[in-house]
Amino acid sequence: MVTRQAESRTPRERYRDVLRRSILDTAREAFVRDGYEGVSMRKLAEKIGCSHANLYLHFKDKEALFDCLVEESFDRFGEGMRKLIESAKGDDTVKLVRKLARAYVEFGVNNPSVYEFAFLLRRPGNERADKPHLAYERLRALVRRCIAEKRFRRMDVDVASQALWAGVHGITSLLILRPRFPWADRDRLIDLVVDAAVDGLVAR
Amino acid sequence: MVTRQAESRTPRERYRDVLRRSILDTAREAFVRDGYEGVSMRKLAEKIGCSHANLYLHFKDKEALFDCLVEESFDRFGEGMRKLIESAKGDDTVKLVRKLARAYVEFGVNNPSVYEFAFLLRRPGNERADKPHLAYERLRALVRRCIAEKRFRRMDVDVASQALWAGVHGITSLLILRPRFPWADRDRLIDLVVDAAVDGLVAR
Amino acid sequence: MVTRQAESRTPRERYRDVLRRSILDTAREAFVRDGYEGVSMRKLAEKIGCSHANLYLHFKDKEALFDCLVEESFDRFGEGMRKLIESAKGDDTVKLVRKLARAYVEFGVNNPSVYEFAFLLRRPGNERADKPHLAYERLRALVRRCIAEKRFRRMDVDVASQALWAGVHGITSLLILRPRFPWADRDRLIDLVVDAAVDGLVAR
Amino acid sequence: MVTRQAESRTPRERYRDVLRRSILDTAREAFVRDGYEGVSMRKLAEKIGCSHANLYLHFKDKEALFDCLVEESFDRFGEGMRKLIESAKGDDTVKLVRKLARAYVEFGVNNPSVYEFAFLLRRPGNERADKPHLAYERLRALVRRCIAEKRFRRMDVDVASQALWAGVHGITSLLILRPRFPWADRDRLIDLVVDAAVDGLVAR
DNA sequence: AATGAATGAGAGTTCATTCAT
DNA sequence: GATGAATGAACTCTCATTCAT
Repeated sequence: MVTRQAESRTPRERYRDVLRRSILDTAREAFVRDGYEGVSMRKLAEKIGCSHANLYLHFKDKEALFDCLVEESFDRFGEGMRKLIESAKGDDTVKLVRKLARAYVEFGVNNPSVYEFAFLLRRPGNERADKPHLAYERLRALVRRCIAEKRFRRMDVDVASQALWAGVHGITSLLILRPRFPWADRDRLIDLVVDAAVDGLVAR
Repeated sequence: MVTRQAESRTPRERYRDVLRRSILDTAREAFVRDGYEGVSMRKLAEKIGCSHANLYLHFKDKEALFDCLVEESFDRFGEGMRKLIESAKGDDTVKLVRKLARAYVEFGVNNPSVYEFAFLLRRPGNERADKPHLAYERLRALVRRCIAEKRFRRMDVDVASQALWAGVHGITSLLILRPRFPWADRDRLIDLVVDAAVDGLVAR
Repeated sequence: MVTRQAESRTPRERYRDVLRRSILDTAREAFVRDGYEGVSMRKLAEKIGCSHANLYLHFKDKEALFDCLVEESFDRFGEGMRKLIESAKGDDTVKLVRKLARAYVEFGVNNPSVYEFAFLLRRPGNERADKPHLAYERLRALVRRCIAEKRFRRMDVDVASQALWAGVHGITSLLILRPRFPWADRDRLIDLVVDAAVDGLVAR
Repeated sequence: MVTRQAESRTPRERYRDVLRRSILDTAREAFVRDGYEGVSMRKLAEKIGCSHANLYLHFKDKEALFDCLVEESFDRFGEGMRKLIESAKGDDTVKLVRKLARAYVEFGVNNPSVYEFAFLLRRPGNERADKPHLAYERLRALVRRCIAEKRFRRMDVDVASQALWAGVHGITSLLILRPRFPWADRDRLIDLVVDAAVDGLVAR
């Protein structure tokens, strides 16, 4: 149906979408590189190849453009993780958690701009929306199951889930924010972090 | 002796130091709240209660002011951790690591602005100095000892140290950056994260 | 055709040109009166009757505005002299030189701001382009011919041309820069200077 | 007596004079290099090695400092020329004029900063004092004599003197202001200009 | 006599945004 | 629907100058 809808659009509407997409993509890169204040609507429009006033036909203002990217990033992050763990359907629950955790890090590292918008970038005047996000909720659901199945120790499900999140967020954000730190072998590092975080929860 | 020196200063010099301190403190708070670009020298001066031109008598420019806070924060961070682990002198090595890790998180959480400047805030045009910092070096030295003493599994010392850092950084940065997230009990959370990160390294 | 082009322009374009012209004219007068640093973009805009930001839509920055006036002045100077000596086509060579020299002074005196920008005003950070200019080249070509035709003494063509230039520049710049000096009759003065400078070169 | 006075000064007074001299010398160089607005009292004081506030103990303000240098330059210029033509006492009048003219150019070229302050530099807001200066008066007196002695043609003494001044000013200012122009041999150039300017006046 | 502290004014420049076309 | 024109507000920073010490 999405397809049908798209096809039913007039060329003008389709062009509108293309431009909107172009704005978002260019803005994403620019914000990550230069920060919120480092991006000016004029320069952005120049890079895109349209007039600056045009931007305001798609987004109310600069903040709206930024916030749109944040939202989109959360969506992509959730979607990306969903795909990455789809193959793990049959695995036992702990293994699933492990895969989910690894998927989190890998998706973040492979899509740094998404992770930046979702968890790292801030824009002045906007206190972060601090409600639990989809990825966290998924993690939490799995952790709850592990505890119920006694694969994890009996413990507060929030404490456990948040500890797990802290572990994966720690390595993901460091790898993204400090690309020039003399990191050891990344794969082994990620594995170690993930394993430690998960093993810290399993019943012994 | 520091005291004697301070007392030997002329009133003028002492006042100068007070003002400088006031600038730094106010700027620290402002930068953490509004980000580098969100802080203007004029508004800053207003908060402090002096003319904006006055700021330039103490710091060459905005960047120098910011960088001074970064440096100061690294110093404070290192010093804070040093004090926190001093009592643990007699402990065995693994316990020492655990205490160091916990001290890291605790100092960060209790001095969020210090941690922000040291590890989270960015200013445009300044690629983060990505060399290992003092806290990391201390961690690494201890990890090396643990491995040598076979208390930790035989593994690459960098991988191990970085995994540990990732763990403590993850929880610290999350607690600081998302103060309104519905965190579970913080102490238990920190304990869990630290224990998991350390236990992930110990020989079994 | 130029006219046709101009007419084919949209009103918007035409207005744009008018404003640009207005900026240039006002700036020319201001720079001549107050010097490069004595002119501020803000005050300039006020005189013109537009916002200061508007100026930047026509010229990249203050330097570009100034340099544009310099270039324009060289053009006008060359063009002005060309017209003034056009009538002298049939004259003999020495007479031509005399007319060229007189034209130089007269154009300078009658268009003082042009002469200022071309030869007198300086802006900090811009070492004067010290290559020979069009007017000098024309003078030099004529002098060469006079020497070849043995109407001027045999001498270095550069020495001769530069001496001539020095003569006309001397009286032009003095009349422009010191308008309140108690000058004698200007026409006789100019004649005398020009004649002396030219006669100093003729074969006797 | 001047000497006696100087010797009778207290060391403090003598130091004051030294400092004043140092200010003037440094300022002279700075103004010539960077123009009036390009010189800041702070940087000036730094170069001199005293506090900026100190400058105001010697000169009321920046303008007064500049104007002092102008006055001093006129004095030096007059004095310099006086010395240069002293040896020519016995010469005949026309030769004297020639020597005076040559002295003018030579002193200017050899003391460019003096000539700049006397005749070229402008400061915003200060219309040039446009009364005849000493050097011009001397020239004029000689020209009058030449006319009286019928060595120069019968003509208006001001026209003749001003024509002469224009000649020497032209070559002097060009040589100073455009040091990188591909000048021909300077000595021959100066000679030619001076000779032409003087010969243009002599009775034939 | 000499200076460090302090500041108001003002510089050039860029910005996000609006609006008539 | 799209754009160039336009602007007021804001920015960082430097300046000449004054004043208490």
